[in-house]
Amino acid sequence: MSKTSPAIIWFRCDLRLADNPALQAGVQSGKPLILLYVDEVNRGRDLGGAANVWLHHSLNSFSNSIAEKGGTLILRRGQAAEILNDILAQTGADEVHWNRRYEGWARDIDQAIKSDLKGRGLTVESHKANLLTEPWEVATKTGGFYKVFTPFWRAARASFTVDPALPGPEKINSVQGLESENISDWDLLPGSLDWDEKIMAYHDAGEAHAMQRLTQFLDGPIKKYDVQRDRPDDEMGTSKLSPHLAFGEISPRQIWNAAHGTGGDSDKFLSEIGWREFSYTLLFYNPNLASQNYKAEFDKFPWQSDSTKVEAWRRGQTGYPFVDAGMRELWQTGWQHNRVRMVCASFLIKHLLTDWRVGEAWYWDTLLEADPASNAASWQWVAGSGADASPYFRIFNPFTQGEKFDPNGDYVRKYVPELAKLPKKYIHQPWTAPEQILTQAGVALGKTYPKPIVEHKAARELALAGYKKSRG
DNA sequence: TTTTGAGTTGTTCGA
DNA sequence: GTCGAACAACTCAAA
Repeated sequence: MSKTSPAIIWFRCDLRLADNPALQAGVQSGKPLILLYVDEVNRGRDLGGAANVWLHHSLNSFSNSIAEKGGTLILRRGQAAEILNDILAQTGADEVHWNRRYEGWARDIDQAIKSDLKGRGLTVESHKANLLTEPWEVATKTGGFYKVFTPFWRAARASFTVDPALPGPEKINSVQGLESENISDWDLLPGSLDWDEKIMAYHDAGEAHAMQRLTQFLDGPIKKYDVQRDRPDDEMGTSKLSPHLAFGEISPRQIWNAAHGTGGDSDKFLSEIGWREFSYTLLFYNPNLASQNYKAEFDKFPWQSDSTKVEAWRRGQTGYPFVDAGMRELWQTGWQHNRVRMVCASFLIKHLLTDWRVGEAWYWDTLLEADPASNAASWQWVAGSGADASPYFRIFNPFTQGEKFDPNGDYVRKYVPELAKLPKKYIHQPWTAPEQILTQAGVALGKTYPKPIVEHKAARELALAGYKKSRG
């Protein structure tokens, strides 16, 4: 190994300088570095529209951060194996580092590249960076993976020691003169439409903003997290770190170290990190988690397909204000509150009897974070087809959930402005309001705001009967 | 091998 | 308004 042969750091879902083991290994090698991001054309699943927008901004931010340290981020589009070969031939690099990822298709690509390059005598190292525990590090006494969250998290917490997060490099010595593509040529933004600007008005991509958000959250909101995390009308109730985590602008280890032992509801908050870990374990051992029922008996479930109703759900026109507020929040901001995710998902699956994969695909396309593990595992959880899933008879009531968790209706008023003038007594059930109240509030049901597309009680009984039948 | 206790987030009904 | 029971068994994980 020559000191002058460069080392390649291949970035993927780890767009950060701090606590980045692959980058750290490269810097410590003392070699000139080639910092590479590949827009892979042979992904197993393309990123959704919203996620591409985040990626665009995140890469810009990351590129700037690298430049501030004296380095250069190289952008290339194509198959990673070909691009790596290209760069290896051009530069004589003899060392490659990356941080692990866990989708089946991605592991296939990474393993093939690793064995090819190792066979040619190169040093290739993959690093643990994006999870607290690798899926194979937490096993039951009989050697299997955990299928229930609570014992999984108990065992994980008992087994791991979380090392301090790595500081970012002081200075980066990049190989000069390498060809790089221009990110604007990748068309990650939606062209002539400007919905991306509207969405990004609510967010700031990038490592610095991720850390800022964590700091703000730990400064106050985490203390009341147990209760406030269920309140979509509280802007600051949750950390909103999910897109930052999905693109690796911040690591779970940084979050753990910053939050662990700080009292208040920090354990409750960290158990959400635990759910992310659990979901990745499920994905690792079930690569088709986003497309196949985890419980095979759901394959015979008689899903219905009413495209008009599904479209009403997507657009926030179901006639249930809490659901509609949620679906519009998702569309307008690229993010949706966790409590609302459950209610909206339950509505699609159990009130409209729609296959959970339809909802999973919509969230994949519209959520900035589009996490391959959490999205799939959570949809399966609501459907009842997943590991440690919600029981079939748990059907969220779309208006009592609103009355409970958005008691003044502020969340509804924000995203369903045509109902803004309704008194809180009726805001979650406008169809129960006297005609005079509706008129005063400027609401004409069926005209300015839809009547419920399904009747709750009947839909609930239908779902219960359907689930019961498919079980027998 | 068998047993035992436990399992994210809910709703409805009737007393 | 409030409280407990029913919803429904089943699977998981450890002893």
